[in-house]
Amino acid sequence: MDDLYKDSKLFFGLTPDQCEKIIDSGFIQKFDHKSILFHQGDPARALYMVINGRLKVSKLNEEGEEAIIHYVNEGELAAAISCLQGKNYPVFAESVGKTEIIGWDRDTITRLMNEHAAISMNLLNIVLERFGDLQQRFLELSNERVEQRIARALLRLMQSCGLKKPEGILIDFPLSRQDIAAFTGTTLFTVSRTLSIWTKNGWIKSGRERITIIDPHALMVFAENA
Amino acid sequence: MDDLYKDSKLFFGLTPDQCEKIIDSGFIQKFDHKSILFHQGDPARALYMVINGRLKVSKLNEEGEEAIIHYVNEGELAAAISCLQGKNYPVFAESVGKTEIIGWDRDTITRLMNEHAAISMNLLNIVLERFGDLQQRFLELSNERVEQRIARALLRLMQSCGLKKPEGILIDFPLSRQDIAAFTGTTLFTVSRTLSIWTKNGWIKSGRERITIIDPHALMVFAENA
DNA sequence: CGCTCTATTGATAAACCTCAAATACAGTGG
DNA sequence: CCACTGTATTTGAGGTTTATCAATAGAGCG
Repeated sequence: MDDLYKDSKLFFGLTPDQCEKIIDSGFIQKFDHKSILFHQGDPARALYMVINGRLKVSKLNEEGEEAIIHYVNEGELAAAISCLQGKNYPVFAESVGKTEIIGWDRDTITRLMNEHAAISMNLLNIVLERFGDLQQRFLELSNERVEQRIARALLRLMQSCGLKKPEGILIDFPLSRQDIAAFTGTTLFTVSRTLSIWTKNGWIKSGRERITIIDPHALMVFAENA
Repeated sequence: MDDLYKDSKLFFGLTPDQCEKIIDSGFIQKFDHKSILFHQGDPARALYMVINGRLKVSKLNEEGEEAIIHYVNEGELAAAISCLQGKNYPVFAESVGKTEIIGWDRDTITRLMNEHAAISMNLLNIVLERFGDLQQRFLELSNERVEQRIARALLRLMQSCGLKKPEGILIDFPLSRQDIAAFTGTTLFTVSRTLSIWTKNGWIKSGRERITIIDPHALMVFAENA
């Protein structure tokens, strides 16, 4: 049951045997909460896949302000782009909660791409999909109000990391107001205020770094019409 | 001298002969100002390269508000991603000024990728580079103020489309206040006000859909420190 | 229990948008 | 060449959204 990552899009079109071999050719790393996987500017050494847990990929400006580009879930990849390009990481990655990953260094991934055409294709598709996501988020950041963006963020995270609980759907990792702010391009104060209102509305429940969505439909309607 | 597009990154590692053949296998299209190349949601039929002129690639939301994702200059590609994915265009593309392009339909580009490994690699690199650009712009949109973003926009456009003139560097295509607004995530009014100030400062000169940058350095300093 | 980190809330200010009106500009056809 | 027309642009007033700052409360951990 902890082999969900073997269904990764990276392995489409490969036999279980091939997958095993590929997995064996990587190296495993384990992290606790908030361990830094690599810094922005480090030379790209490897490509990573999350086995369990989660990575936060963000970009920092000169003042150290953060914009979260992407949360990397089970079976998803981190650093694919810079690893393929062979440049420095343009982003920063850290674990969110206890996290286990496989890494393949550049030489290995290059070899694997040559041996398995499917790997190349899958990598390409994964990158292209991410590009589409980022474009969509760029549009939203450009044209929507803060509250609308926060609603969309919660719905996205619910979609990808939601855990059904009796009282609603829990976003199943430590997620602070500051994280949501960095994810939506606002401040933790505005996030806090907004979540307070939604809690009063009965749309969500929230604690310290924990958010449960009670009424996804209300959020959806809000995100579309607000 | 109108063969600048033959230096496109798409052709890296190919002989002039091979390039000729590839170019011959495409179809040429010519557009006037503001002709629509494809709509958001259309099925992706082809991949395009700009021969001369320019394309504006943007994304629209349900209300029809626009966010400009990218200006495509001579030798650069449009629709690469959706063409590779074989999905619908997630964006909208129109010509900016008189524009000439080459198109390769999906079958052709697939064949070319199989015949020339370099094409595949180049395409990948082009897409990856664009991804990096978008990430950077996402960060800026997320963490910077409007005026700072406008400054960066002018500098970027100057970089890629600047034409040296006695009085300064002209951004060499019809660029309205509304365009700059859609490029930076603000309104045409705010852009207009900002440009007015900068004109008084002597940093730029501007007319109807025309902007000349007099003092790039001042803008640069402003973009970094403001 | 005390410490540290996170979250809440209020007051205030700044940034930015919206709307309206006036003005400038480029192209068109007489 | 000029008036006309349709855009693009400017500018102001006023309001909304959102950030900033400060102070307090709460949660979790050793």
